[in-house]
Amino acid sequence: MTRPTPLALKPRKSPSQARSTATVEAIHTATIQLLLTDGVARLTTTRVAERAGVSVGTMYQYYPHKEALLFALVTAQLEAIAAAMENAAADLTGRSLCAISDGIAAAWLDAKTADIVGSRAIYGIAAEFDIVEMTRERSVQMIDAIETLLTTASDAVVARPREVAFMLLAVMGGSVRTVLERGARDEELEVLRAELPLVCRQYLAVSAHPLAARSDAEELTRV
Amino acid sequence: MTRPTPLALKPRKSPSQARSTATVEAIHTATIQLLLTDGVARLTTTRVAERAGVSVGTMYQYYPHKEALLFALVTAQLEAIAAAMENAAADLTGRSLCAISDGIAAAWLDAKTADIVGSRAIYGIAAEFDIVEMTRERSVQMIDAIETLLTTASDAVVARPREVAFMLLAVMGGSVRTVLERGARDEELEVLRAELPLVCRQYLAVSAHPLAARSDAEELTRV
DNA sequence: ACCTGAACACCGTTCAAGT
DNA sequence: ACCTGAACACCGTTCAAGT
Repeated sequence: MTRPTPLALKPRKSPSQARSTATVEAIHTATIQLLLTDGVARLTTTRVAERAGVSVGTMYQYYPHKEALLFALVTAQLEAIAAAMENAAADLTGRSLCAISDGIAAAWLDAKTADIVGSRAIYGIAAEFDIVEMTRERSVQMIDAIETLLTTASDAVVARPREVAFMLLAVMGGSVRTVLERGARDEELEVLRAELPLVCRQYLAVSAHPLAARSDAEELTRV
Repeated sequence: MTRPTPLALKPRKSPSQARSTATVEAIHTATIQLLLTDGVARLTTTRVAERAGVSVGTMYQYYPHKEALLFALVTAQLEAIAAAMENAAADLTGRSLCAISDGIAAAWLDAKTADIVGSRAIYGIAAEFDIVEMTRERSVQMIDAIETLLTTASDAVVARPREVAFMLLAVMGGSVRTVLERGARDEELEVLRAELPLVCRQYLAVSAHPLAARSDAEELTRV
């Protein structure tokens, strides 16, 4: 419970800040744990405080209300994922359409899967409040990134890249969510990991015109 | 508010049963309305009862607890969708892979979209309790139906039909959910309606071997 | 600067009493 | 057979008091 105070060297405010940082972290951790074991419905401010080893009043010093606490969790998770996707987009710029597709799918799967525990906890609260609103903002940002990325493909030009980026995100996000919400069973995760890249690649292929004219160009458009 | 009592001709118990039916329906409606305007978080047994024009006690005569009320809503909605999908499957048996794919996607979109209001209300509670469990059962049923359907395709044989059916459902379910949860905006629904069938068709094509050997068989497998 | 916990309004659920 | 609503335990949130 007592932890070293890593910020202790800093001036005046430091010791107290280190304590409060620990407090916030404890609250964060306690919330995730309770969310996983008991679900949103049974998540109680009293219980969070108890588990975190602080009093309710303390919790309300950092979060104006329970929603804010949940909101903070979702934000942290979404930010991590958005960052991962933007990194992936940077790495994939100018590659072939297949490479881009596989790269995006892998990055998404990795990001969501890296913190299955957190992801699952968060799906339970994602439908609440203004959280939907915030989710929208973040995802617009990701759509932008993917749209831009698509236009850089070296071997094809994607028609209506914005719609395609939107659809890609909906398909990836939705299918992963479905599997994680069902309990993230290994067998189902395996299927997802094997099939999702295929889904993306095929969809991208049909949405693009190859750059070099080829006699079998049809192959890349509709079946 | 007063409604004709359609079962009034029936013997003894009828009038009272008609009354209770009306009560249950009023509660159901009130719940959906409140869910849509205020969200799950603000859904209160008191408020539901008030809106439905009955007392709290009455509500507890039909639903042992609040969860049960929500559970009933989800069940009704899921049952309607499962039925729609099974109908579609029956109609599509023995058709071409393309026809099957388009048919499934259309049926799914129609079923979810027919009751956008209900669908949205329900996403908000889908993560709760044993509801996840029930969802699983229903979806196994739908996976079965689609798997069977896939094996009847007239012009191709689908490899690993169960995995493909699972993935199809995850992709359709997830992407539609994403769009509805974001507020079911017309522009986004339009994109979904245009692109989802493509996603499905391409994925199915790559997962199947054509039945008649053709020189350009490659076209139907990986790009 | 940060923490505590009793106090208050409100919610889920029950049950004795009504028709 | 169905309905009512006061009553109880518990939750979210506040705030005066502590260190």
